[in-house]
Amino acid sequence: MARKTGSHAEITGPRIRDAALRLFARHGYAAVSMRQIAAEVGVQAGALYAYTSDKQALLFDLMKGHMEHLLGSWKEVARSADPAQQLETFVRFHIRYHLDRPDEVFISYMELRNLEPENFVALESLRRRYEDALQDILTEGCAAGQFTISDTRVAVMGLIAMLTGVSTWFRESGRLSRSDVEQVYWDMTRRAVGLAG
Amino acid sequence: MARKTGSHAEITGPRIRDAALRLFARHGYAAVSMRQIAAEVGVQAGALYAYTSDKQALLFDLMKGHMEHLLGSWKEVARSADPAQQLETFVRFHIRYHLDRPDEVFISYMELRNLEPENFVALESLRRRYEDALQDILTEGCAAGQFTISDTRVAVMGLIAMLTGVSTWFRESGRLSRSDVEQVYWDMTRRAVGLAG
DNA sequence: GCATCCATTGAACGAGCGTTCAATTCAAGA
DNA sequence: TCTTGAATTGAACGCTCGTTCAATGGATGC
Repeated sequence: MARKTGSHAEITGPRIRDAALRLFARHGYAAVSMRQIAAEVGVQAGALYAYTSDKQALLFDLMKGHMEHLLGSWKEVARSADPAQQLETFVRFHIRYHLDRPDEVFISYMELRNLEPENFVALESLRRRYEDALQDILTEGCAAGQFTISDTRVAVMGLIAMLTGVSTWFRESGRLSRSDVEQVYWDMTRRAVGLAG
Repeated sequence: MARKTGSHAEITGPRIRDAALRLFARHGYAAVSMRQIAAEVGVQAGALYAYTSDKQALLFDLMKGHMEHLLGSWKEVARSADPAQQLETFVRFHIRYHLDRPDEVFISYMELRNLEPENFVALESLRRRYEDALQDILTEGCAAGQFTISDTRVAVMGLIAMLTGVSTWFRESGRLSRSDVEQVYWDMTRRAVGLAG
């Protein structure tokens, strides 16, 4: 447990998580040692265990925190009744969110196999809830006759993969701005679901 | 170097590569030891060094071999002159190839960060050649007035991410057959590039 | 039957791993 | 000023890591 009284180390916990996030994203969970994380924070390795039970918990907390924050953020943004508008909101939200948090995104789909079985199950269930948010939009749009989709489940997987991929190539200094990128992906998405436009 | 004369171990080299491929795909490069690979083959760890210079070379050879085989296979298949037909061929080829070789595909985009810098550069250049094959099709289709694409480079990245994603969820025993999946992805692709159909 | 050869073994190397814990340190409360 | 208590250290634990190499052993060619 972390200390409860005020002190010079009040923010050590978050600093450990930040360092672990950055290092896991850069080198991979298995390739990063507790000593490297500690060095990044400026403490000895043993001190980490006052803030986390073990290395696995550090990874799981990061991934779980990311997915819960993603789901929470989406709930705050989703409000339109029109499926087409909902879909555009989803696409722009997803891209913005993923470009803002490249490290969290990266570890959350690269390090799934390093989760212990029960942690993996928990993470998959959170991911499934996010996929279902998109699936509901697509299903509703099809029912309203606005979308033409041969298989909504495959469309969900295809669209999420397409949109998530943006973080593998986008560079802030590149040819396109964030809003350019949002627009291009929205154009492709709109057409992929057969939305007239 | 491997032995040159005939012997009971003629096929040890390939067996090492197979074991390494399977283990790297399942647990990740950093999490797999040379001793585990050796055990899978049925030899001691030291014996591996008669067939590979070190662990890194084992990874790089697998990834390079995969990309070269992918490029070679595409060259064999690509022959149509019509951009729309070329695109359909590409989509179906990509999905089929990726479903046939899940392990190779998996390590080739999961283990990039575990490559030493010069190996990484070599791999990226092979990947770029594959992306360019698709980009040429899209550019040609736009020039011919068959496709409507606001940014072909983004379209390439988006489409490849979408198509590659199939290997993360497809199960042989699932609801859809391979050719069902090909068809659904081709439908989405066709519409995403604005191809009338 | 003997000499050759080379794939393979098995021990060893130094290093680093995750984790534990008694000892230390030092600010805060009395 | 002294006591308290928790944050942190630093050494130590038993292991596993990638890699090397002298010794081995079993088939091959003479």
